[in-house]
Amino acid sequence: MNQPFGELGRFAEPSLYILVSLSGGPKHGYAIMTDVEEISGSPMGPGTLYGALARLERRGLIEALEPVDRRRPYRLTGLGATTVRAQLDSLGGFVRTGLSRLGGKIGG
Amino acid sequence: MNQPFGELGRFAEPSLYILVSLSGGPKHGYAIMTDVEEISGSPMGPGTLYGALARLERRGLIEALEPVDRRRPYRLTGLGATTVRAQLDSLGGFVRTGLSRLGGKIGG
DNA sequence: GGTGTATATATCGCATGACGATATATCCGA
DNA sequence: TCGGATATATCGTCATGCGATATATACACC
Repeated sequence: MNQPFGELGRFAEPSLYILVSLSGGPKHGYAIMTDVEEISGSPMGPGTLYGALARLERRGLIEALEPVDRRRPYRLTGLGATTVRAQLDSLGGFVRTGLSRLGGKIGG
Repeated sequence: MNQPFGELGRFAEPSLYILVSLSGGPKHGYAIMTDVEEISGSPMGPGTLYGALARLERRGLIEALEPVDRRRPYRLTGLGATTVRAQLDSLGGFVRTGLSRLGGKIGG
């Protein structure tokens, strides 16, 4: 198992949310915000979003597309897709490990 | 789905690693360090470990046990066990969502 | 026409946490 | 006794999360 978040920077929860959000296809910022809130349950404000978006783009994991109207869509790069898949696979293994360690102890 | 990391503080990767490590039974700091490196693939230094440990204890998710020799073991509290299970379940759902969005695109 | 809300992007600033570096001490094998 | 593994603790830096805030357009409702 290799580092679940390692390639995404120091803290990577918002980054991974964004990457997963873009895994369904290109989206612009505001759409990512609402989508992430849906899939993660926690709202992501513009401060978090645009900061993470800039970092992700700088690192080549996502790329900006031609603006349409006021919308500035982003899409995963090949590297981004590879990365999110690896992260998710690794994270899945981690989750299984954790759950199996918790074992039969139902109800904590 | 509720917030995967929300209850663990702002950034929660090290915290979740520690919680999962302790899910297998009580461990002292150094053992957690080596265990986390094994299950996550990324080494966790003492700076990260003891800071997170202190926060986790302050928040009642883990508790210190009687020191044995030089070792200061910690164990999950009931709240900690409930929390890690919830986090893991939520994270598992998130991983499935992400993987399904990535869809058939095998090889990224 | 005016008011309010949703859509949409951008930036600032603070608090906090991640993490490497560093210090200290014990134990054990060569 | 030298070095490495075990074990804990603390400091300082700095990236990041995230709320607050600003700005602008579009649209519905009265």
